[in-house]
Amino acid sequence: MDVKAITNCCGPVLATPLDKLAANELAAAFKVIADPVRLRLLSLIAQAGEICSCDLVVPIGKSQPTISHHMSVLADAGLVHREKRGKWAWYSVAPDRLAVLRDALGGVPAVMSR
Amino acid sequence: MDVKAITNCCGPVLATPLDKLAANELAAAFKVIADPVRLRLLSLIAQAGEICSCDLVVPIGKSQPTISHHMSVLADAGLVHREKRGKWAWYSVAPDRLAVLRDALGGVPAVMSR
DNA sequence: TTCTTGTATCGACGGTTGTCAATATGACTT
DNA sequence: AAGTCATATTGACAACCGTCGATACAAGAA
Repeated sequence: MDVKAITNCCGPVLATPLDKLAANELAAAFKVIADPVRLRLLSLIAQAGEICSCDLVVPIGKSQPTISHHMSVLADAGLVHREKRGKWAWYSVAPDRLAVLRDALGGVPAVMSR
Repeated sequence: MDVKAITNCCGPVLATPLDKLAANELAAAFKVIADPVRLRLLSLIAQAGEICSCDLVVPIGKSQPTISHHMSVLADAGLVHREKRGKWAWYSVAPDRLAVLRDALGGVPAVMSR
């Protein structure tokens, strides 16, 4: 995907004019989380707090190269931290980066409940 | 894109386990806003409050069929309302749908300032 | 009705993306 | 050293997406 790190590029979309450059950055950032496998990976890692890459393949149900690819995308975007310990790779989420995306959708009232 | 309406399918991604179905729905929803043209359209419409489709082509700088396509995607997702008056199409944003997406990224601390 | 105009749809093209098998890399073990 | 195991990279393929020109549709104007 050739992903860049998510940065706090702009104010709330509905409250601030969005120039082409900022729109490109923000769209690229949303593309990172606009994939069901990556969303499930984020959720899974968040639940575990910290998790080994080897424990992701089975619950997600994709091949090892595919998982590795998605984890690279998430890591390049800065949405997860990768720490290599011996031959294992341990991942944890970076909630502040997700917050950047959430804040870009801010300035609108919260949804009632569900 | 074959878009479905955005629904409040799930709790915060980092706080709630995400099953395959919910992940697919949520990813599809994020795909809608993971495009620079659609983000700029949303921002533009929000600034105007209400705007005619004919006033979108020039500021965005894309062809009329392209704008029409993107507006259909946004309307199908429920992110904008479309109202036809005579031969003109008027659009306004539906902030509550954007809030659904924001809430899915919730449960994480806000970013400090910028 | 005929003409004009704004919008939507169709068809096609180029670029991107998710996926996996095969392979490479890197780290520990023996 | 050779062997084993976890992870990353490569290469290739199918499916998807954004874009535009051409065209169809719909609503007013003449």
